[in-house]
Amino acid sequence: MAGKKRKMAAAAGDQDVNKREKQTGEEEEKRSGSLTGNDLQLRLGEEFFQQPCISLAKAFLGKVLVHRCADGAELRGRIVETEAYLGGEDQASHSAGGKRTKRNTAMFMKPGTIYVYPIYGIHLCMNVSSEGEGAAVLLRSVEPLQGQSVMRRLREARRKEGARQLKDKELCNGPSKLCQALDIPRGFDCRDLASDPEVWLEGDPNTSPAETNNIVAAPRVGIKSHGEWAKKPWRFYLRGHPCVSVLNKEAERQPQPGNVMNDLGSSDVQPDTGQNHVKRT
DNA sequence: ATCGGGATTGCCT
DNA sequence: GGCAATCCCGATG
Repeated sequence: MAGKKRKMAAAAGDQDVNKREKQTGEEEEKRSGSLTGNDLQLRLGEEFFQQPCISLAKAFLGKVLVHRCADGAELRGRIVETEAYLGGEDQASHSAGGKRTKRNTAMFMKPGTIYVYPIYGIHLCMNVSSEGEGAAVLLRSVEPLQGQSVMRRLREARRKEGARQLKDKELCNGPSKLCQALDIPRGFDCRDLASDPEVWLEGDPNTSPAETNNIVAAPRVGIKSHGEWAKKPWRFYLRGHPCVSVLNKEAERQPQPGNVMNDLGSSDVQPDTGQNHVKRT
């Protein structure tokens, strides 16, 4: 059964990711070239993005981000960690207080619009706008599914010569890392994830409700200067997944947030059973 | 025109 | 775990 298989895979830690690379390596030939009928079936349309920010942030978990590069190669990563940034009251959001600037224009565009912004002068972060004025979801980590060799080349290009090779699980485990690995450029800012020919989101037939219902909700990271708003548990990640960028042990002791409404028959898992005895390194 | 900070990462101790 | 890298963007004058 898919659910059980996936649970074991998550528990296997980094071997899980390596195993997936082999699987997807076989897939790679089939996938190359133009969009297949399968791609079109799996692609998520604009309706998917039409939900409130926190709901969308959770619904993204288990979905697959795809970038079809200029040479036709497709890079795929399964989303395992997100953060919700509401507009208005949320002081940690670029759109706090309804503030609109040239930079954050995409946050106010229709749900599904990509918001890419540069940070620390060196890096990029990718978000997707949701319902709600100025609200968007930050994509923090994805699990590499396809194109790992390209991802590794892109990631290691910026690293010191002679540095050790990155493990698969380190290719995309951070908001700027995933932009680098999937070759997401600033030019994707303001583009529509629901209709763009080069970048889109897919459902993953191998992701089970058992996995997407086992979500950890933790405070967002890197925003501690924003007081109360920094404490809101609006970072979401798949419990026990090896590609999550920062674990929060305290949050993992808390009961899970409610089930996500994006899967059919979503409640075949008991809440908070503490399963997935994952070994992390 | 200038200034200060930042939704991060990687290297070094 | 500390801290430098590196520069865009938004605010201010």
